[in-house]
Amino acid sequence: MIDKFKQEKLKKLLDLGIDPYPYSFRQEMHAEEIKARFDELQGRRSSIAGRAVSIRHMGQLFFIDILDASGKIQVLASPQMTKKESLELLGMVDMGDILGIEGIINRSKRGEISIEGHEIIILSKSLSPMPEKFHGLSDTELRYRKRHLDLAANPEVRKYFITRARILSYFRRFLDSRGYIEFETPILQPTYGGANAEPFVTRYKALDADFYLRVSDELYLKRLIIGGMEKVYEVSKDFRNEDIDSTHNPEFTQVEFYEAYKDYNDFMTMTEELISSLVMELFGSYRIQYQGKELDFTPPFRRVYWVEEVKKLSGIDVSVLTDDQAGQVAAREGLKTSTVNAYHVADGLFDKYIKPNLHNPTFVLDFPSYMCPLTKDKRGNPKLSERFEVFIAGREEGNCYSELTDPIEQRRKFEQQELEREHGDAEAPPSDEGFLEAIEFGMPPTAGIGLSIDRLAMILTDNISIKELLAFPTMRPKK
RNA sequence: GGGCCCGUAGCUCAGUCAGGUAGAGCAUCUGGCUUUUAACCAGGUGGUCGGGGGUUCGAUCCCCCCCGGGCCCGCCA
Repeated sequence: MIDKFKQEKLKKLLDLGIDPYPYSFRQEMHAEEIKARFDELQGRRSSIAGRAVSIRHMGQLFFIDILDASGKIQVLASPQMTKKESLELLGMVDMGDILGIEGIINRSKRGEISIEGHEIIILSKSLSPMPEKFHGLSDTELRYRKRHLDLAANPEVRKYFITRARILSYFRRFLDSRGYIEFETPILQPTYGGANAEPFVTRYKALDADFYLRVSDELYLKRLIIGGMEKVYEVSKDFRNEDIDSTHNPEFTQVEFYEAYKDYNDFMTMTEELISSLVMELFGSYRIQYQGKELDFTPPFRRVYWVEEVKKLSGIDVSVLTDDQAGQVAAREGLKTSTVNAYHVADGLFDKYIKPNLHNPTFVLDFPSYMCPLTKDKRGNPKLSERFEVFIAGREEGNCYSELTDPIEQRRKFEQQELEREHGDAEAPPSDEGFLEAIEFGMPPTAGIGLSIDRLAMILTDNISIKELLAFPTMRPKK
């Protein structure tokens, strides 16, 4: 929305031959740097740039708060300290304009660290109004749809994204330092798999074929392992055609990593190390507050055995649950599931009996085999699979397998999933012949895991909505 | 997909219970002010009360439908 008074000031600037949208500015320092190093910088000349977020003036004396990437600093302007042209310019400056300031670092009479503005130039004339300066922007819909306003009006929101970036960068450093190679595998896939989820479908005209936005990058990373890369990872945007809620967005970010010659026990140790050292790096402690409760990341994390735990609490042995019994169990336990089969009912029992008791980081291990189409059977118990999920604050953060490497068994499991698809389970992925061919070539023993960056960022910024950690969360288009 | 709640000025919010032509603060405009910092003082501008329909002499308010958002439930990471 263009404000007519701001537009008039823009015209006035142009009439005076002042470029309201110049090309660059020498931004020597940032607000927080000046504040942190004030004792050595006082009296020095420097330059800053940023958005004017508050302008107070008393006659010919101006106080302008400039917000840059680091924070805010006050700029002073008056006929005594400021060039004539710059003072005249201030008559055409509004809150929201982006300014460049050169001047002397000093304190105001009231003691606030400030820049005595000598030369002030406009770097961008803003034409639309700033949100409220005291309450900020609080309408969640506006905050998510117009994140630029949110970031400008609510600078504390920036910390969430900075923490998110630090998490990702820590993951990369952790994996890189262990010899992992980062890959980028296809987002547009001719078939999809690696997770139980409905995909987004799109049409590729040039190839006259339907493509799918990946629900997972698992099967591609495994092909790299088969090719001999040994340690691979990807920061993967995945897409699932499902509902949006406070912990789900249709596009989300996982870091998946795979390492040859390891099993899920090795990865439990490594995951524990990765997450706990990340928390230590960010907070200087293993213990943090989340929603008013302490979360303790001190390793080792608690271990809970999936099937034993459900049996203990419900009396049901899910490892031998069949699709035929599923309906009966669902009815008795009051479970509503999208599809009534062993997979979904077992999942329902998990959510009912185990999930509520998971606050501190916990590994839940050894899932029923029929829930794990890409996983090796548990050594000594073929009803179970060597799979764990890691939970933090009751939310699933990651999912790890001793990867299935037997091509015959993999084909059998894919065929089983095809049957489930035919029986109406929309989330069961199709068989992937290309992957089967790859695994027939011989895949080394491998462990792999996917960890959710969005959710980890949520927990480590003490948020309860995933949208706060997505710069541009998926919103319904405005009509 | 189901339930509950919300949508009033650019922003933050009152008003709706009990129907009678809309208010505040900030922003903005005009004037004043040389140490303010939610600056202050004085005076202005600004609204199809989310959209459509209904009831009524009269609807921001009551009813219905639609749009958008939030929370909870179901499903999924």
